[in-house]
Amino acid sequence: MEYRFNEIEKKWQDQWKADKVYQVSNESAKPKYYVLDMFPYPSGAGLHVGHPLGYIASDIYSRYKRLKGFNVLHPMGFDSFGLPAEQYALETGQHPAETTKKNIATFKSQLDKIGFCYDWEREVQTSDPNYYKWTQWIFLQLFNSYFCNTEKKALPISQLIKKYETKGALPKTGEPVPGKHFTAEEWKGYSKQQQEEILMNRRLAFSKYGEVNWCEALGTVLANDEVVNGVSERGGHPVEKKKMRQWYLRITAYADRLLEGLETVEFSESMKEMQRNWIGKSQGAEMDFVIKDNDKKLRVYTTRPDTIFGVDFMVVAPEHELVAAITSAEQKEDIDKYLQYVKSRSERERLAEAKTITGCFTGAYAINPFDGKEIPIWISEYVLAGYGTGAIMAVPCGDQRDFAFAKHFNIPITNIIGDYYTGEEANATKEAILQNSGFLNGLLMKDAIGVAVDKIEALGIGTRKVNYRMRDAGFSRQRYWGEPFPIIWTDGIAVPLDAEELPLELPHVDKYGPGPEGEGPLANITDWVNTPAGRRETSTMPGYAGSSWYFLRYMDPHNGTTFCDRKASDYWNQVDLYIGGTEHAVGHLLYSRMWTKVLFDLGLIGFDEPFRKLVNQGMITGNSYFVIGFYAHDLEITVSDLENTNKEFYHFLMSIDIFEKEGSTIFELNGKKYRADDISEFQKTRVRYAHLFVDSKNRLTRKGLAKTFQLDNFSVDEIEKSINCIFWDGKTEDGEDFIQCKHEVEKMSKSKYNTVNPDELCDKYGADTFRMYEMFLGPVEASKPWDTKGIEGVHRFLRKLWRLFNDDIKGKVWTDEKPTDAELKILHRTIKKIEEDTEKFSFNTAVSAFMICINDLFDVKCHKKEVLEKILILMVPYAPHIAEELWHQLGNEGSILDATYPTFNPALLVESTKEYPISINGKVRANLSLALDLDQKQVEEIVLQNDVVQKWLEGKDPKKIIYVKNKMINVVV
RNA sequence: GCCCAUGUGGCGGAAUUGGUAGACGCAGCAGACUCAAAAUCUGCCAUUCGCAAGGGUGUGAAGGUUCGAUUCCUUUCGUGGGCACCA
Repeated sequence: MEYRFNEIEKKWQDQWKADKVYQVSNESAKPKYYVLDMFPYPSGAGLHVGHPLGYIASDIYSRYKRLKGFNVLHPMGFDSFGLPAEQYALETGQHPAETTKKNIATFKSQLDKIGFCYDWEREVQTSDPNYYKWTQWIFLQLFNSYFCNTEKKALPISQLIKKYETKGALPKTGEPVPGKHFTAEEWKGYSKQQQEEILMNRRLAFSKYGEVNWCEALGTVLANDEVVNGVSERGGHPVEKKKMRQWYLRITAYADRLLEGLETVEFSESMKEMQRNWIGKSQGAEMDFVIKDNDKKLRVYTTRPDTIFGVDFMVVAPEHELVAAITSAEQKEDIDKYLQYVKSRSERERLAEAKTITGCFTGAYAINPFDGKEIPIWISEYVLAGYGTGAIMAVPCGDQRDFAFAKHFNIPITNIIGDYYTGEEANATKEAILQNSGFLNGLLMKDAIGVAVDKIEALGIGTRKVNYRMRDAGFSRQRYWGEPFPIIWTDGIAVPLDAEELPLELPHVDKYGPGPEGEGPLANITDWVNTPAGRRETSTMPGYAGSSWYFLRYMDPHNGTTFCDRKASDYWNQVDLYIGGTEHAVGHLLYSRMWTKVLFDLGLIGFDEPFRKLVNQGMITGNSYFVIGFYAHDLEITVSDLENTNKEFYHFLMSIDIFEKEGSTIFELNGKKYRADDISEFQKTRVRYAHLFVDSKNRLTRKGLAKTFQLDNFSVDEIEKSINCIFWDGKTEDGEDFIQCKHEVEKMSKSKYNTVNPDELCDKYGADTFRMYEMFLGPVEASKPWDTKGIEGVHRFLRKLWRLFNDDIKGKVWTDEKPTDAELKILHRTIKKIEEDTEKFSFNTAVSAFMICINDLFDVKCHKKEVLEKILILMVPYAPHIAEELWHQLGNEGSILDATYPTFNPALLVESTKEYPISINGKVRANLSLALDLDQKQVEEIVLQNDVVQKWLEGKDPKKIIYVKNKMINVVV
């Protein structure tokens, strides 16, 4: 009987489905374990081999934990709101719900083929009204909460209102609105609108005016991704900043707790570092500078108050409110010109061109409070209005940007750090002893920071201040395919819907184009927008809304009365293992951490970090093969159908080498001569699906070319005859023409023609082979290139395993004989290794341990059930189908998925002797088998008698003999 | 520029707390079986000198610590990722 993986896998997948073996209960005597994958966006392209890497890893771990006696939750769902479906709808008119449904069906069938142990009854889809009802509900919780600065947690906004009514918001109550103080009486005197405006400043989900990328020509708001070099990606139209009312999440309120929480979770150090950088906490001081001949003061933020005596100039953001007030009459013209220039520059440009130094002197001077020095005040685009106070004190000897600015505008530089400053570049050291620094002279800079701030505070000219780089998270999108906001605007007040009115379902639209004035498509549906109570919010929530809490919904997916029953979330608690890519390092992971903290603060769940352990899977890269192909613009392609079958047909096709050699010289085509310079559109082009058709020497042959361009109806000869454009590099050993391709390793993506479809591999080799091969490629965390060829090796291994049970001719070969010690040793060595490797997610070495085990069993011709069935259990997480099949062939009843994990018996691995490497001066020269219970002296005697050792000693006495028990022996001469 | 990874045969990758570098697999070569092919099996497979026995070199590079370094330290180069006029 041979290994018919297709039949076997189909059989067991059907059986498992019928028996609902993956159904998970919220009630169990077993300890719980929650394994989560980052759920996919169901794109139209389907899965490629890069996707399942993390899914296989989590599946292995889930199955392992189940065998180890845990009640394992391992769900899967779809992040099904998003821009691509909407764009597709815009192009084809198909409703996003329809395409999404279709895509999800494809994804599910692909996933099922690989044999994952998902409990599909717990599936969630973020675009399902039964799901987004609760996304909207949680939004309302955010809207109706504020961050209490004394308790450092979210509280219901009603409590804040009560405080304002009884105590007002005076500086000492601890709950002021930024820059606003009022008494209880004043509060009561405010209009409803005024009160709501104040409350909006404290809500965790709030609305304010913010800037969006507005493209006049397209009449729509664009995402940052859709703007390239200041113009729209599609069409290349100009994009400008436009102020619009936007929703935000006050994630900045949680900055400190998000930082602290990192200490309690197992994320990789680099992941934590990325989040820390994003939050960007910096400690410093804000201080006020008196401006000469002006009653205004200039407030700056600095992290280095110790350098106060090195301040040679001030730089203020061009948008700073003081600019107009301090500019002198003489400088006014220049400043206006500069402001005009800055206005013309998008933020993107300002950020992109860091090298060019621009700026303008205002004519005003600030006074250094410590030495009375007059400091010129400049404006420059390198200082951003949005960070700190929008003004800095420039210390050119200590900051490279300040240094470059000073050099460019010939501003004299004060050196306060002695030899640390070379005059060639700034030095941001904190180790220097301060000079030219008044009361700070002689202090180490590190120590001077505190001294300086103390003095600044004592003089009442400034305070300690913590700043964050992180901004509040923009939460509106001017799009259709997202959760509608449960908000109605009434007389300028945002009024939330009642919970009973949820879900607020997405209305049907006929057109997916933008609404007027930059609003989203929903603004076009006047019936829906205008309600008796007021006008509905027309923007929708961003993609990360639904994904910020989906891990909770899996715990209680069908609950119609709450987002997740407290009993369920108390039982499953944190996600024990979360597997996904690094691309979500700062987006999704920070948002879901924040939502979890809010829900925790409000008493809705019992934990405030969602993910206990995070494993980042690496990227699987693909090989993209390149040739040069280009059009000659005045030529028609003579085989008209070619245009229809393939838009990427070229008049000239050649290897990159030939193109580079020929350069701009002349190409002849149909008797007409072309120079490369004349050719309108030429590009290095990827060869389609070339990883399938390029030979082992990266050559694209005539046959491969035909397949590559999928020209079923046209032979390459025909194309060549009609357009005469292929520059062959030579002939293969078989006499076939070929073009030599160059290749690059790139991220797998459909647009790069370098994807490999898991379905095809599952059909050809089986899911078990595919699963094990993906793991065998290398460590899960590492990114690695895909190479389909290697899969044969894993497939051979599984066939070999099969042949331990079944012979192709003889049939059943397994026996009930008692295993020998040697055979038990192989088994227990494997148990130990597989368990250790699985625990530490070292799946690649686990697969190789299986191979070694099977090779060893073959060598000793072990076909004994007692050994084999234990190995099958070990293999369940990795290759569940073949394990189940062989388990039943051995005569076992019931599913192997519920078997008990074998226990490792150390006694079987105890050795009495060890093959020691003997090295002379650190180089291994011989091997010697010695009993383990020998002492140093006995070992020395035996070693010195050894012929090889004698030879290397050359009659001399050894200086020292190092004997490390169970490791090695080293003779030092 | 800063931060974090990472660098080992033709390729993917192994290698406990410093203890026989290259496990396992791919590709390649040679052979067995076969009419043939597939499948399977056996052997070789870092590099260099040598018929061989055996020796030299070798984990990006250069130093260091050590009886002993892929592993620890210093310097340096390359690659990948993240952040960035953030004061």
